Amino acid sequence: MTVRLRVAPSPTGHLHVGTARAALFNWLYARHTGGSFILRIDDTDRERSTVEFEEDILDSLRWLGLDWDEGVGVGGPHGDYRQSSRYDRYREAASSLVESGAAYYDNRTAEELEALRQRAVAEKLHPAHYIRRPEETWADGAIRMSVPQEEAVVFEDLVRGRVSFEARDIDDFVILRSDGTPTYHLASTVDDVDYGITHVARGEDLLPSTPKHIVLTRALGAAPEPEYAHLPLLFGTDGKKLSKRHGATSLSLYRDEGYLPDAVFNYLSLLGWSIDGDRTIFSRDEAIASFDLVDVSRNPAVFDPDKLAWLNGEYIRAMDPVDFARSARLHVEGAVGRSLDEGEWARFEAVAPLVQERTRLLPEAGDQVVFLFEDFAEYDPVAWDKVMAKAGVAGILSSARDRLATVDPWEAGTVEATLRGMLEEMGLGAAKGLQPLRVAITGSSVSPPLFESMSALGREKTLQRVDRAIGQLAGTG
RNA sequence: GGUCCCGUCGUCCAGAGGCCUAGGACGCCGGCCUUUCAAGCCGGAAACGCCGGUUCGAAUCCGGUCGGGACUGCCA
Repeated sequence: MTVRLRVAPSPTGHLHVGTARAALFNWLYARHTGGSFILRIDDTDRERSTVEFEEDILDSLRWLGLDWDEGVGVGGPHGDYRQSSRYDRYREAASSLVESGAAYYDNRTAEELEALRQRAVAEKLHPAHYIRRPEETWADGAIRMSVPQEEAVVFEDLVRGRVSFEARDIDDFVILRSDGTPTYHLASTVDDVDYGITHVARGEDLLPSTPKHIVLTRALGAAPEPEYAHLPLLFGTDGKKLSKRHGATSLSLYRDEGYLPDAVFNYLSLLGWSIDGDRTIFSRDEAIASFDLVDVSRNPAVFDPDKLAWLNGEYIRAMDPVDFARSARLHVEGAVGRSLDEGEWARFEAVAPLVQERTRLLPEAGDQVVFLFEDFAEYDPVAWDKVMAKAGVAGILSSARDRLATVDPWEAGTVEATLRGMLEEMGLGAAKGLQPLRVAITGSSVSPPLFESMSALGREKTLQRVDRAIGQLAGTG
């Protein structure tokens, strides 16, 4: 039997990193086993579902590199893979369950039901305890499953092992609302059955729903039942379920902030799984080769932005320099505030490899090189105090200015030779003699290597900025 | 309150009775390198929640306890 897995996001928001991680594990297992990965859209919440969010989800999944074999956008033998297209099927399933006696119409009010729950709680029972088929019967209203009370629901979870729920703790849950729309439990289970899903790997928050889905699956007459794998939840750094409070939780945000899909893929795969005891960085193919749902960890994982950033830096440094320059261009132009012409682009390309080594997130690349294209408004005050407001600096700057004026040709190598000659003659250490120039050129005490920066800046601009610093020094006395 | 899940360095993982004086990674601290910052290299601090039991031997098995989490809707 060939393995079939699915991911079923609701288009009520951007693709959440938790959903992305679940999708990733499903995808890895499908690829590992040679099975199929299916994308279904659970859009039964018509109020909150939008086509924009659906597109964002598809885009994010593609960006992450998770391709699907069937589903929304690519088709397959089961229609368009949107739950909103299958209401007739869900209604039909619900009525046939009523006919078989597995489910019943329920017209009790919310107040009546709430009273039953409170009574159970008062008696220290599970709140579901008294939500059962009442004496009175109806021929319309909401439809509830009648959960068989004879035996416990027991299943072997691929990551958690044997899990069991007493039947008395499972309430007779609603499968079809009184307005004729299906609940999540019905729609999801019917789809899993109809689409021949063999493995349901999803977040642990759905573990308490699983016995309901098993009851439903059995009542639907489906065999074999799918295998379940409940993945550990993702937490924020405060140990609570990852949510918007924790900052960036949507995948598209990471894409927009200049993270690399391979790095995000690699990082996400590390949350609740590991390829072995000592490898942290590995390729998709390596992950596919080793991945198995039974190896997934049982405990929740804290999403650590620092480690993601570090990993992203590793991937950036491993990039082909040409690719890096191309990927960074957008961010450089963003930082400069306009697009670069051909000559400017060439200047960036000249220093790009040096910038690449110093970049963890693509936008940082832009910040490092704006000085090449725009005159900075003011010197960084801390840098100025620490480097420029010192005796002898004016002398260093004017001496450097004179020598730089005659450098020929204007290249990093010749600039370096000239400046090093100056340091030697003046008896200056490199740090002491060069930092003032760095601040003069870039406005900051932190920048890409100085000689290459000057070379890329050009002689004219370089001299101009040294003059500006000399002037500023004279002005402040 | 109830049901279920979970419990190894601050964090993510390795560890499936002796290979553990518990390993790797991020982060942190110190050093080297060095024109700044990174990167790189070297070194360091840092954990089996607790109590019992099984066993010649337990991070690994069992029980209890404590702690954390999820769920508890005609949301998904």
